[in-house]
Amino acid sequence: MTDLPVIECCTPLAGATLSEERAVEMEAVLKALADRHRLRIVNLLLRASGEPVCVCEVQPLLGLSQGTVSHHLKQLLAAGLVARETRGTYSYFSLVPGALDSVRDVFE
Amino acid sequence: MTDLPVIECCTPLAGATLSEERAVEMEAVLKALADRHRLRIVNLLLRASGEPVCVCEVQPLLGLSQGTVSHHLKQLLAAGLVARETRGTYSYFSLVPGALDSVRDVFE
DNA sequence: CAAATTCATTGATATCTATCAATGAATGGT
DNA sequence: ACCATTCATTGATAGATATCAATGAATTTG
Repeated sequence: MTDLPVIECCTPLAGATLSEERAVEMEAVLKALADRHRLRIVNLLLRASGEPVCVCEVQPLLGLSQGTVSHHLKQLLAAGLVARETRGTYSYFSLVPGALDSVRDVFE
Repeated sequence: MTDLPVIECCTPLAGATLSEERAVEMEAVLKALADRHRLRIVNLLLRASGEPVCVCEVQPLLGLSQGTVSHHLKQLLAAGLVARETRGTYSYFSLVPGALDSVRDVFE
């Protein structure tokens, strides 16, 4: 799985004709967000105000197996929406600043 | 397939804990948007400034079979993002006013 | 060093999704 | 009345996705 770059600022969807490449980029980010569990992860990270959140805190929130939680985090990571940081045996995730803004701006 | 209501205004994702129901609602709308072809349809409708657009205009844009185009339009319809209107043998689609706004506001 | 903890990855499986070809329904034209 | 056009729906199929259990890798603790 290749990491996607954070979408550069910010051609609104209403502007000109949507290019194929841009459509594919947007599809990737929106697909990462279009899942109830990943939305709850993003919500948790937003509520943490940018502070890294431990995976061990994510798992009880979702009530899924550990492997599945890891899978969802990987999706968000690959979409460039979150960042991972390791501290000892623990992993911490945080929102990539501006990543959600670029999603929002698309719908201006 | 049951039509979803347009999302009522507009609890931002950053506010409180995301409820299960709200997560499911957002998932449905985002899944409808998380497709390159449907994004291009939405882009076309946005560029039409709310005016209804004929299906016969959508199909050459996407370069997919007629049945597949109909399938994608049905997804957007079910998500409450677009409206359908029939004129003779032609069908016209338009954006539901405010539907995209509610998506955008979620990421404030 | 051994055991326990945390998390990622792999393998397997079930479900969902996109796609096309074919068919059906409704309308307009001749 | 018949044919052509437009679009929706159905059926079939290939590909993607979510999920869990099991395994593996890295780290901390005893």
